[in-house]
Amino acid sequence: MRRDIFQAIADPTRRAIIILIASQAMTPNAIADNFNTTRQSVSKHLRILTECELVKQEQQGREIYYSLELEKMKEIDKWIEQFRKIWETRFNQLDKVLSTLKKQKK
Amino acid sequence: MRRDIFQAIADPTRRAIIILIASQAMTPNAIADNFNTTRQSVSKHLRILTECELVKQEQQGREIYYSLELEKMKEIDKWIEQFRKIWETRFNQLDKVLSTLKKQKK
DNA sequence: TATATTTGCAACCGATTGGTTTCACAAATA
DNA sequence: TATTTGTGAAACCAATCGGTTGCAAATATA
Repeated sequence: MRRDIFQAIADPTRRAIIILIASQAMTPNAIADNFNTTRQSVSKHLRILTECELVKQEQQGREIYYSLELEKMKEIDKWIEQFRKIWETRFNQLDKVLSTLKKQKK
Repeated sequence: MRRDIFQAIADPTRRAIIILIASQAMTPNAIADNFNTTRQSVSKHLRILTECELVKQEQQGREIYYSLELEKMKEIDKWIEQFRKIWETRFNQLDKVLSTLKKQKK
């Protein structure tokens, strides 16, 4: 049962849960109210998100508040960064071409 | 058969293929040489990547060169951006707290 | 022309997925 | 104390996944 963040964010419901709890901690019931599915299903998603440490829980009486582990999201950002570098390079190259054309016009 | 980029990058082999062809176009055979799997398996991954427009192909004789559709990668970056905003906000808040503490020291 | 190479596609397989139903337990409330 | 509420976990199910094998078609090469 190996969990990784990329597999975690592959599911649209889980992505919606992540956005939902990004700004404030919520209980499983409160989260489930926002979706067209059962509480148990949401609970399963929360388990997966917890397993890959994208989400942390805080018990409060019989209620459990789930919130986003923001730092973990940076791992996805880190992977994307290498492509961001490539498209910035290409943009610079385009920029160079454009300024060369401009000079030729003068 | 709904394909979306998040499901596409969920698989580690597909992520590796994406990185592999990011800098240069490659044939299925050449790609498969880099993995411990069959050419047909890579072909299937390429089909999935093509279906969600993350990859484009260019026929050259009997060879087909696959390359990354860099622009499409920005869709993931776009989704991550909302979290980047949050962690920048939190950083600014921390910055504010620190400067307040500094003023109090004076 | 005969043969080798490159490739996509279909059929099949075991494992995994996301969902439901059912149950058990702990905490709050009557 | 008896009941309601909030939750996790197990058992089950159809659908999908990633992989393999085998085949057909097109292009290159002898």
